Amino acid sequence: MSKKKGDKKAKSGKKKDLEGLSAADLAPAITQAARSMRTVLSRSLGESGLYAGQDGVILMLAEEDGLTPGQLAMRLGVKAPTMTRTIGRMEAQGFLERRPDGTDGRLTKVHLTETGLKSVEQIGRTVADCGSLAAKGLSDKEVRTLLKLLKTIEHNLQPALADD
Amino acid sequence: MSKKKGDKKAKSGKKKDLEGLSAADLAPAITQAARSMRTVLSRSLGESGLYAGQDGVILMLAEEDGLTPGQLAMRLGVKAPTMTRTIGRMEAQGFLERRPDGTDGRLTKVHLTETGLKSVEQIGRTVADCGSLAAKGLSDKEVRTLLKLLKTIEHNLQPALADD
DNA sequence: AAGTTTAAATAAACAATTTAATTCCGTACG
DNA sequence: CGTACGGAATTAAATTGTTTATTTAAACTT
Repeated sequence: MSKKKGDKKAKSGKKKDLEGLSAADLAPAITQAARSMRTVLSRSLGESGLYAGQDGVILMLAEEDGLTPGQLAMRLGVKAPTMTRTIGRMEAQGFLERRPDGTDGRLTKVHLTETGLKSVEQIGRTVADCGSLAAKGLSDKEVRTLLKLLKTIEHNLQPALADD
Repeated sequence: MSKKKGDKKAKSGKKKDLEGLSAADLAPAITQAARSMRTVLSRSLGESGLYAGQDGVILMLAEEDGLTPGQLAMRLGVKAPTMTRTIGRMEAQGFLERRPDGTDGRLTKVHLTETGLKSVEQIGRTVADCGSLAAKGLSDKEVRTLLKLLKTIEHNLQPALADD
């Protein structure tokens, strides 16, 4: 009369003990999973000299160099000021470089440096390895299902994230 | 020779365009979903006067009052220093209170104040609502699947999180 | 052509998190 | 006893992340 674990109906005990769980538990669950992921990723990333959050910038620029801070922020799902500061640090660390646009004076373009380029491969591997570790024991289909559900969640949340 | 989008096999176009996705995309996907969730939750929580991350402490203490910082950190999947700081702020905000243990001088016990207790219900509703918003359009079964997969991920990551 | 509005980048302030290092208390051991 | 070890909490330093406000340049309106 205390734990409040599986005393809803104990319907059939079919799978695990997910009986009483519902959407109300979503926020804590995803928060915690992301925290773990971030910590593990961060530790691995440390060997490359960068922090969790910076990896996306490198990988995005590897796909398309010369993006603006605003574009990077948008694509990485982060607010502009966050990107500005992260770019600043990464520039100081020598991974990338800021250059004015030339035609539009408001724009800044971000380019990978030689150092940044050389790190791309390892970063990509680290991120992928972290994902594989997390997905251990899951089938490809389950992983795709998870990705699809996460995408749905984000799609649902997007309207609530629009800037006033 | 450039986009690397859906040119794996283009098997059958069965569902969506999840063709080329795999575990390698897991880390970014969960990171971004969690970021969105955190922002939305944080904005709603703001009306109660607290920030994302503090809600768990309130809810946990509502379930079991008088936990130590270490226990709270453990149960909320956070490191001890994080909890110390969060508790400090929440104490200053008047939501909780620190009391020495009495029998063991090393321990500190954390108790909800009257204000904290009064906020429990609203916090719980806010967190649940945020989850419901995120899960809009998903069936109960899909939500349970998602929770199960998230739990698996965290289980997989746990060993890598053990303190050296 | 001049003034207003929008858009992009940045600056400042507040929080969460982590790792590494400190302090304090209790217990075990010599 | 007194000293060494271990655990719990805290402090310090670094970074991402958000919100709010400021600057600067382009675009649009009279």
